[in-house]
Amino acid sequence: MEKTADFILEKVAPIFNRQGYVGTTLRDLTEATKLTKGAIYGNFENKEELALKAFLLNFKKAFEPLEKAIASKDHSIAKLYALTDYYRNYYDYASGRGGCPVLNVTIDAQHINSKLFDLAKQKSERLVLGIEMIIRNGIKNGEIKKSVDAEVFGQNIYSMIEGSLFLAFTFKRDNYVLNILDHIDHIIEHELKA
Amino acid sequence: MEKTADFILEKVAPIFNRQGYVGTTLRDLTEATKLTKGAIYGNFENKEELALKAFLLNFKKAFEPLEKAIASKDHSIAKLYALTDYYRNYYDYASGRGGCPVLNVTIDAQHINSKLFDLAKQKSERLVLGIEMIIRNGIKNGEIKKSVDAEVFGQNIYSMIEGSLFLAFTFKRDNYVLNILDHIDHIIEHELKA
DNA sequence: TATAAAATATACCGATCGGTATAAAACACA
DNA sequence: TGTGTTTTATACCGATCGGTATATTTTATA
Repeated sequence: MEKTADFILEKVAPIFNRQGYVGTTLRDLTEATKLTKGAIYGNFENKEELALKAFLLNFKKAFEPLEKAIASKDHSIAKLYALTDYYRNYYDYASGRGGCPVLNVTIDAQHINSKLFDLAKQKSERLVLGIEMIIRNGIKNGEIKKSVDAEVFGQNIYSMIEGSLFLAFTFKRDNYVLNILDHIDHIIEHELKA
Repeated sequence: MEKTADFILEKVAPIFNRQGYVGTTLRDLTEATKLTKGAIYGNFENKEELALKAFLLNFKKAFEPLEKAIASKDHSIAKLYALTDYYRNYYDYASGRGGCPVLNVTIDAQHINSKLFDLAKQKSERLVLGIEMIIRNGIKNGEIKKSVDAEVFGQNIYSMIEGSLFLAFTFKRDNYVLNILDHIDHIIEHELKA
């Protein structure tokens, strides 16, 4: 049943996010779902498929609202502020689900499971390119200075956010993220804005 | 023998760094050292002790040169530039040993092994406080603007570096780090310097 | 070179791993 | 309600996990 597959993923996704691929056992999954291996293997081929789909769910839940918030704005500068505003609440959301899935899976799976790593890497690329594209469009329509290197700023902004999230999850405080976001807002205002 | 314990750690440290705590098996360790379990358990109490000491070795190798480079400078601004200069070569060094140990162990061990996580967390704290202290001293001796918030800048700089390393290791290119370091140099020059 | 001590190798332990074959239960539909 | 189908539970598989007891080898000392 489609329904129970979703139910399983829902229960299992935070566990994979927290404990990583090898750190998550079938036992963890049966306990969390209160189902048996029979039910789980009736809905998923193996642990890997489960981990891949769990990551996709974690990513979707975390970043679909961001992409919608950005899409809802018309202007480039407004899109960038929608980005920083979104991340101001991101720590509280993500900490309840075991941290940032992109950060976690990239580092967890890098030398352990290439399919999982490639998927996470692909999502990082999408996020970076998303920011780049906003900046590029901003330059095109005159909202952002022509002298700005969209690639560099896109990468830098994403680095800052992901790095501050790393610290926030390490020390269980969101001030690291908030301070970086203030800095990014400062960059938007004083280095990007035309 | 002290000698073989060091030998084992030397061989084993990059493996723990790459594969994580649960992802590293005793079999990996015996294969890498070409020793048997008997030799390993004669020198270390268990896998956990091995992982803890492996992390400490990884950290020491990676960050002792940084702390020496900073200590070798007299002035605060010079210390900060020593920091960014050091990280310009860090990716090449660390990628050969499986990435940044602080980043890897923090995320890998967070929900898996609390001793290991606490150790990594403690090292992050030390690095952040180190940067903060440089800035604080710079303010005291007039090299850095009195208006600067040392805590915020210290945290932000570390976030930026760790975040750019995350991207660098993800895409196996050091440009993410180099660009962030240029940005940090820009901050030093235009926001910190008195 | 003989011998005690230290270090390493071998062989084995119970537990748990991911995964599967099969039995039981739940469901759909006539 | 009977029956065929789908889904879930049970019982089990070989492999490997971390760890240990013991045998063997190496080393130091006399």
